[in-house]
Amino acid sequence: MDMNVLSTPGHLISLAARGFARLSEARLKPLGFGVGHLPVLVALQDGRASTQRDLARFARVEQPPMAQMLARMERDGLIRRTPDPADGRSSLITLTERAEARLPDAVAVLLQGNDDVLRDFTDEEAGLLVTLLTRLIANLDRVAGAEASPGPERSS
Amino acid sequence: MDMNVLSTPGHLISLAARGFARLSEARLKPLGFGVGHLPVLVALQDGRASTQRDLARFARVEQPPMAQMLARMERDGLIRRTPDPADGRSSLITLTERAEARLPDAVAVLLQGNDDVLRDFTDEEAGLLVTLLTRLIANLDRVAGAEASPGPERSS
DNA sequence: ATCGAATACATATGCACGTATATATTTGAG
DNA sequence: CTCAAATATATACGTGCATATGTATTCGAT
Repeated sequence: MDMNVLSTPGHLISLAARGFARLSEARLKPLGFGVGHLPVLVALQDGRASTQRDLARFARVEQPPMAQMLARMERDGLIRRTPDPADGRSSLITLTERAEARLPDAVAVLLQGNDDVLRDFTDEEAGLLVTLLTRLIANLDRVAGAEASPGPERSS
Repeated sequence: MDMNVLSTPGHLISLAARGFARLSEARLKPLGFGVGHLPVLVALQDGRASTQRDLARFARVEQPPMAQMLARMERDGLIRRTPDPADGRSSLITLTERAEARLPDAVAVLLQGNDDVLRDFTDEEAGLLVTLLTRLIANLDRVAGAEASPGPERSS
């Protein structure tokens, strides 16, 4: 009975993430958005980021994936880039009116999706899930950071 | 304060999944495996599947991604395909000795990763997380199934 | 003021996943 | 027995993510 590895939180989280992504993707498509767009859209609208670098950090993805996503979003008329007058290497990114207009619907769709999937969860259970996930993510960051560092120098 | 959408279980699960995948990928690479290989490896070793179709179902991915992964795994010497004598369309897939020999280490690495990330979780908390995730995945399946169906015919 | 280091971004490559579609074999209704 | 439907796999294409690497601009120490 080696169902062990496939019952770990790690694998279950992967399954849940793919399921969530598929559902959200399907529901966002009519609005012209993809799931991955949301952190970018939110960050831009809230003024929490306006350069590619900041958006990548905010969305917690590497720079090249963010560059590609921004290229697609620009192509699809969701964002605009204007050269940064203060830094020739950088562009300032803004939402188009279309994107801004439809963002509230996208947010609503995602919140509804969460409700649908957590329908039989009590408020306590939902809150607990969020708490546990948040702690788990913090631990992941910690472990990843330690992994990247030179190492604990365990030898004498 | 629109940190709403990005604090939902859906988004947190996505973050957790990417973090877990990155960690596991890094640790499995020295063994010659990728995270996505595990369901395939486990299913093959346990005799729970031996055709591409069954492996796709077991791993809960679509057929084309599974076909591609099997092609890479064959290329990398993890699996072998032999024509199914009983069905000319199908191939029977088996683990190579190399893959079978290293699978226990891979499983150990993943279990260790889960331990590392859940280090400060009590057994109750870890169990609760698994329970909540399992329920959430079941709900996702339900919602996705309903989505695919003709629809509840809510109009008169 | 200049030149090397740091920084912002772009590009190339690979894996994993999805949808849409093609091809080949098997199956079953007649 | 034959041919259409079902089935198993393959292929093409788009997205998201990663690493590795190149290019251009800015910064900072001399």
